[in-house]
Order: sequence, then structure tokens, then C-alpha cells
Amino acid sequence: MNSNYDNNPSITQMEEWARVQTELKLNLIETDDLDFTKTIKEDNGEQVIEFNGLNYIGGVDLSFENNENNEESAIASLIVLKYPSLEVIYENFSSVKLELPYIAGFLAFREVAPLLDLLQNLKKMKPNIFPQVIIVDGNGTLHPRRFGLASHLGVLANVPTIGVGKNFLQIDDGETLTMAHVKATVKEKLKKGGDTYLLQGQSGMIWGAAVRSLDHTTNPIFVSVGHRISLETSIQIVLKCCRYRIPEPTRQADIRSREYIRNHIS
DNA sequence: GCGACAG
DNA sequence: ATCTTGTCGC
Repeated sequence: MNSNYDNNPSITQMEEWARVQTELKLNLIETDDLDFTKTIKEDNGEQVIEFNGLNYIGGVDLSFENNENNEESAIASLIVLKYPSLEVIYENFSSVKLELPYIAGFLAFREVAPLLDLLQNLKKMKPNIFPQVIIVDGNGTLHPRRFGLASHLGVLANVPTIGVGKNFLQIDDGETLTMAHVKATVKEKLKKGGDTYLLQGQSGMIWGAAVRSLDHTTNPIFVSVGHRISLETSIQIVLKCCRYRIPEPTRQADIRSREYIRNHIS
């Protein structure tokens, strides 16, 4: 009888992974390094932000089947949307076999390889629509070592990425970054769509931001720098992609990879 | 030791 | 992540 815990990584394996993250993080760029520009205009005292030359935004995700054994299979998806219309112009999927369990803080070691494959395939086959920035379903710098899946993928692919999480990952940097404090502050400060508050720890470090997508969405999303982009720009791009709580690139990646599972596997 | 814990 | 119908509200 093979149960799932015989595939659990050892402590030394996790320490090795942590070293890999710290090593790769040396290449991390947390400022805007983009091939499009941002302009901020004043319109009756209101800030109007425009991204000039931004045409293609990507979204990546993995969807899993009902797993019963330790042999998990999943579908990885890469979606490209036209900006600013948010029309889907490309989708691709790949099936993945996964043996390692999910471990908070080490998500990239489960998911990054198939996502990287999809990106490299697109760059080879259709370089003209390769996304100028990719929104990733998972955190970037909002991570114990400031190097979550979004940053990991961004560095390996050398592409600008933004991390978006649906749940808060607690960071060990003082009381302000505990689950309880973040929940309370979200309720207190995020009153309308577009409201944000910075997730700053006791050290002064800013790890990401809690963002209210729309007026009618109560639960925030958690935005952080992936790679080659600033937190401010990340938040602004995410907000421009929000027709619902989850920004369209990752929302479409999620919807379409699930649909793929329904039609091809189930 | 206990609790927390992206997807 | 995923199992799942109805249901409350705009």
C-alpha cells in the first residue's frame, strides 16, 4: 500500500530548496523593467493611469483532478489576453504528473516546470504574441524568502511577472503580518474597489499588498512583485484586469484548465 | 511544543 | 487545490 506520505520531502530536501530559492533570488528585479510605459494623468483631480505599448498579458495556472492516490495529475495552462480589451487570443495546456505534495513556501517546486515549458513553447511557436507581463496564480515576494512561484517563474523565464494570491500567506515579520491582523485591517481599510493597503512587517519590509478588486467584492486579493516590475505597477495592472475578483488572465487560466479536464479526462 | 500554512 | 445545491442579494 503506497500512501502519500512516503513521497514527502525530507528536511534536508527542503533546506536544499530554500537554498535554491535564495540563490535564484540574486537575479530578482523588483523595479519596472518593462517594454511598455506607464503614464499618470490628472483628470479633475482623479489619477488616470495608462499603459502605453502594453498589448499582451499572460495568465498561468494549474488545475488538479480528484486525486485519490499519491499520483496526482494536473493540467497546466497558459493564456494570453489582448490588452486592454482582455480578449483571449491564445490558450495552451499540458498534462502533468505530480508526486510531491503541496508544501507552503515551496509551491514552485511543484508547479514551475510545466509553466516554464508552456512559456518556452509559446516563445518558439508564436513569439509575436509572447506576453509582456504574466500574472501568476500564487505569490511573488509575499513569501518567507521573498521568492514565491511568481518570482521563481519570472526569473527562470526572464519575463516580468506579478503574483496574485487568493489567500494570505503569513510571513514571520511581526504582528502586522499575522492572519488576524491582516483580516482586521482589510475589513477596516479596504472600503471600495481599488483600495489597497501595503503589507509591511516590523522590519519595515514591504512584502506585497492586500487589494480590493471591485466595489462589491469583500474578500481581497494579495498582490506582490513577481519579477521585473514594481509593486505599484503590479497593483495598477492587476486592477485594470479585474472584471471579477480574480484578474482575467489567471481567472481565464483557471476556468479553461478546468474545462480542459472535463472534456479530456473525466 | 503549538499553531499557521500561496496552490 | 478539490468535493458540491441551494440560496441570499443586487
